[in-house]
Amino acid sequence: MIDISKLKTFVTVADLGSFSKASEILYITQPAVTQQIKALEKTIGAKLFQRQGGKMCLTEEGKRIYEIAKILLGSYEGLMEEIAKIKKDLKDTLFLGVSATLSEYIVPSLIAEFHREFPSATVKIFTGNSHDVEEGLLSRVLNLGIIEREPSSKFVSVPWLEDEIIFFTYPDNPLARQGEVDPEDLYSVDLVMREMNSGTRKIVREALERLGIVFERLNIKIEANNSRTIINIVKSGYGCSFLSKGLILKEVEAGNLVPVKIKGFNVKRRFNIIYPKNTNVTFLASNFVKFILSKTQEIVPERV
Amino acid sequence: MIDISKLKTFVTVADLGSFSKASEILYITQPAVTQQIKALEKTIGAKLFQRQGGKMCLTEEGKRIYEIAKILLGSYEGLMEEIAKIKKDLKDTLFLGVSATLSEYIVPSLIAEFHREFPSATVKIFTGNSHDVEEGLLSRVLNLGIIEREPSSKFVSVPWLEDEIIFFTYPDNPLARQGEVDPEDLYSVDLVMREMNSGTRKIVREALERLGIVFERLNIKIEANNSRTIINIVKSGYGCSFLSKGLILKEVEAGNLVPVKIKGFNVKRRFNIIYPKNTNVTFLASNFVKFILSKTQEIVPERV
DNA sequence: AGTTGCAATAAGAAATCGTTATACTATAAT
DNA sequence: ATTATAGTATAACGATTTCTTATTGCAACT
Repeated sequence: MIDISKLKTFVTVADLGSFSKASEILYITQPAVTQQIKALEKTIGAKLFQRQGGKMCLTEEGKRIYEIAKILLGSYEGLMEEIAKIKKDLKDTLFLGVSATLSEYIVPSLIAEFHREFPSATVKIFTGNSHDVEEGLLSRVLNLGIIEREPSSKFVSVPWLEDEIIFFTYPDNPLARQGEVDPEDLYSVDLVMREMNSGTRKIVREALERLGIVFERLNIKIEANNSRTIINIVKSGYGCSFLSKGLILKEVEAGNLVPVKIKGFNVKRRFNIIYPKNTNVTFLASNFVKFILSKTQEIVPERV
Repeated sequence: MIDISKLKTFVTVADLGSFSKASEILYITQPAVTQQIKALEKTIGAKLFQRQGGKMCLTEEGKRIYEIAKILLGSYEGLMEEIAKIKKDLKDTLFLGVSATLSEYIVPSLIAEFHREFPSATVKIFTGNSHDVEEGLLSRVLNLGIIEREPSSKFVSVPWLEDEIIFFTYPDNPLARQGEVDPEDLYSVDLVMREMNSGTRKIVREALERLGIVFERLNIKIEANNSRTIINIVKSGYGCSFLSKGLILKEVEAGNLVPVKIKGFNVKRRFNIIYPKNTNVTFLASNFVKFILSKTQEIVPERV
């Protein structure tokens, strides 16, 4: 097989007119050069060099090969440069995996701000459930993940924000004025919920069942897989829903939504920043962690 | 090390969207494909493929590598084509090594005629002494040789023309009219001779010394390493010389030179067509041998 | 849920390649 | 001419690489 390194050797010998000088430049021994040239000559079927007054000169056939070999080595150089560029790009890119809930608040603004402090850096966000994020980290597609639960034992976990899921409705809803309701009151309201496989829906269901609610008896009129869709529905004056406190914070402050306390309903979970054990976290990733830990002290209040 | 075969595998996988299909085309097993791609990904530092609905698709980085890899493989294709051309050229080329004497008569016209019968063939003549020719044959630089003596045991030898070295002078020289001279008469004539290392000179000297002549006492006035030069000198009316019968044949017929018999002087040698043992003589070479054996029956008379 | 197709992994065998040691060959120098 | 010297070729061994076979793992489709 004709090898790039053999061609490199060949061109070097041709340029220097000497096997031994070429061996020095290529950091191999002289017999290795001889072998490589011999291998080339065998596959080509012609002598490539001939002695000419102490120098090794190209034969007629050697000259023909030389021209093309140089072109090929040029392409090879280009390839190596491109690889170097890719490595540099990847070094400056943070591949961040986050759960659906997070990708819609806090994180986008944090990334925008982070990018202002590290202009050369690029952050790519991949949204998926906790399992997807863990897979991405293990296969090295992702550098850093933020998930809604404790990760498996393969990961290092840094606790981040505490998230609370709260019940809310639109301001004109009668419930909004009550301020606090009994769990049983839920049977008589129209609900908008996250879709079946959602982590948020799962945790809400478990919490309600602990309070004696039969989930199937609730009036779930609308399902959506997008938090923003749910917010817009309720905002426009329809039903009630459960979502992360953070997701509706702005709307509550603007007076578009009203949180309603359900007696005994208390669902908190903590987001965890994770990365694989036994792996050096990249420079950029560690900076990102430091950055968001410092920033979220201020912008995320501990209570609504 | 990035290998051409790895790049070929990479491009094939990218084109087919499948590791196993690529393995079939490349005549390797599927795990080998996996390993090669993995090796590439390791040196590049990025994943090159990602699953996408059953197909293996290029990642962003994979696409960047793909473009350059195709260029490089293009150069490689060009290289292989050039090699194929070289092989074809060499197949159609007869590298013929001949001794100096032969390169000046018979052989040139034979080659011209041979070329008329085999138009696609090229004959390259290398002139040198018998030893050079043997070296060239052993190092595979030459396909066929014609030398003035029996070759070493490493060669197969086909007897060809019988060559006779004769003494001659210009028509107006007194010797020319005598027709036959005694060896001792040579002491009193001006001689033009081939140079010191010449095989012709060596054989002439040996023959004369067998006849009792002291070579150093001869009046060698002019030396030349070229037979044509010697012929021209004598033709122009100066001295006498020794050369192959064939070399002066035309001049004798034209009346420009006259052979002179020296009593007891009889130097004959046979040219031998040789090629290395244990080697298949090329198709072209065997044709050339057949050709010249058939032709030289006619054009070379057995006597002057 | 079971089947099927494809990729990943593991381990052993074969081939490749580079090294050391040594022999050979030309050119240069005495 | 003979010897030195520089440079290339050859041989054998060891290390690495790169296949292959056998098997597992995963995901899509019925």
